[in-house]
Amino acid sequence: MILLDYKDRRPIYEQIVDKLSDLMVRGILTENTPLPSVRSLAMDLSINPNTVQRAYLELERLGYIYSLKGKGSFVANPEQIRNFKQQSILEELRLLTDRAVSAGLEEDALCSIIHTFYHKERSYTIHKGGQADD
Amino acid sequence: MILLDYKDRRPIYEQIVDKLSDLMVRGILTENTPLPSVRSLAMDLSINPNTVQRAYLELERLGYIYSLKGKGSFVANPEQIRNFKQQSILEELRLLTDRAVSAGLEEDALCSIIHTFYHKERSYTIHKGGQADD
Amino acid sequence: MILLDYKDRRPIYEQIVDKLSDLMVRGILTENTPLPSVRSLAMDLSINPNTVQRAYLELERLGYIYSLKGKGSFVANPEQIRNFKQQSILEELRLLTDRAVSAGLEEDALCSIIHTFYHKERSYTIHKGGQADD
Amino acid sequence: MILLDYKDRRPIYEQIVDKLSDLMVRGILTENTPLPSVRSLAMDLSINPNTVQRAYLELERLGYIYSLKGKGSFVANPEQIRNFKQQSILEELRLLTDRAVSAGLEEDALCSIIHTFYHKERSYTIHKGGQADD
DNA sequence: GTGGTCTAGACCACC
DNA sequence: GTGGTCTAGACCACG
Repeated sequence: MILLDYKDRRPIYEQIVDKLSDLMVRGILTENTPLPSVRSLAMDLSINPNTVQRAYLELERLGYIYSLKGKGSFVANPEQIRNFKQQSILEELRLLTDRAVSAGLEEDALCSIIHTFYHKERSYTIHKGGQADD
Repeated sequence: MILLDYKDRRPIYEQIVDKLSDLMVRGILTENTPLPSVRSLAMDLSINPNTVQRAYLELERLGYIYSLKGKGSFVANPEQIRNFKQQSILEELRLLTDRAVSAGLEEDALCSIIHTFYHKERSYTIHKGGQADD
Repeated sequence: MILLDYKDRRPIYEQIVDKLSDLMVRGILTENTPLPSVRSLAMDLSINPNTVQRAYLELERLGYIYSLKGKGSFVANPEQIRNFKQQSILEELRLLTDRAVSAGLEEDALCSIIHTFYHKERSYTIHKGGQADD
Repeated sequence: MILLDYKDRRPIYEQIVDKLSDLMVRGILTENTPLPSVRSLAMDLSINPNTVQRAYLELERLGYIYSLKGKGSFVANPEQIRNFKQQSILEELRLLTDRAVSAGLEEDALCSIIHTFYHKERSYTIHKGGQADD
């Protein structure tokens, strides 16, 4: 379900946050779906439960999940998550474009990369049918 | 020449690397130009010489400068630097576009951001001869 | 009779305590009224009997109900309950006012909030005879 | 500087957050004042550095402080902190008033408590002269 | 020295 | 069983 990259400079808990929120945005984890328990995910990933706990804490802080003592952690409203993620991606794009301008890149170079990407990926984005079965 | 932002979360040495490589790419620091000595730059910025040293090491590792013992550090080939920077920016754009696709963003949303940015910024990029005040 | 909010961060048993003591203070549950049995309330709310048991224990500890072995649990003196609740609310208000002073809030700001609240709510507090639907 | 209450049900890190943010709002800790280091505060309070770390993390998340690797943690803009705190206090007052109405308390009872409090405390609130010496 | 991350293992509250 | 908090101690990056 999740693959950690130990060569990645980002902390593990952050990778977990990204991976899980990605699954929510992609529609693989739907509203109110229970997440794996802190302990079981820690076992699966061979990491310390505290690290998973921290990732879940962050996800809850972001409003992506909600946790109930003694019950477990569950996916919150994916709609909000998507909106939030889109905004932050657009913000990152602004920063990146700024650097691109400084580096002397042309507008076309950037857009053409985006264009090819969208045409390469569109085949995958069809999977919009749906399971919600828990 | 360089203004540090102490509230920036990135380490100081990284800010120096970015600022200096930016000056090279913009053509303000040209090939074989001597960089300020580690000590003098540290004095200028009121920071620890170790920090400047680390920035220079990083710049050398990236191939942006070359150091001659007892002589100092000098700007390497700006052409290469520009290419290198452009490639890494394009690579980042690919990763970002991937995430944008996942988040359900449309191609137009991305390109329009880039478009507005280029039209907002172009006025600045013309006077490529000038100032060095950062 | 009681609606649980599973997204509420407070534990279930505490919600039950609050809801039930509220009904007593409002005069809907009068002195010596028998409460539903632990089992039946647990069934009604689709929760674990342990949780209901804990709520009843808490209510007894507070002196809001009294339990007779083999007979069930009954509402204690609502007058006392009301007094108790009022005192604890006033105590909380003192603590809150203390913090308000520290935060530089003016007396008027606080009182005006209370004022609007009372004028917004008074319409509801009149029909003190009625419904039991919570 | 800070006294922990181990009988308090709230976690220690939360008490630290409250105590420190209080000192900021009261004007005792002014903008850019360095906070005690994670380790030293942990020593002072005889608690684990991780617990202090968590409190600082929370304070940073709230925008009350900013932390610099290798430098320390510093007080952010107290103005913002005050506004934020005031809003949350007013929100708590709304919730409390709601409960007061349910418990049959009169508007006057609440306001008179606030009134006495403000007249008891006003003698203290004069200390607005102010050192900024670090 | 500083803050940030992680592990290992414990205890609590809740269900 | 679950999540939440805390401790003890380690390592890293940064200045």
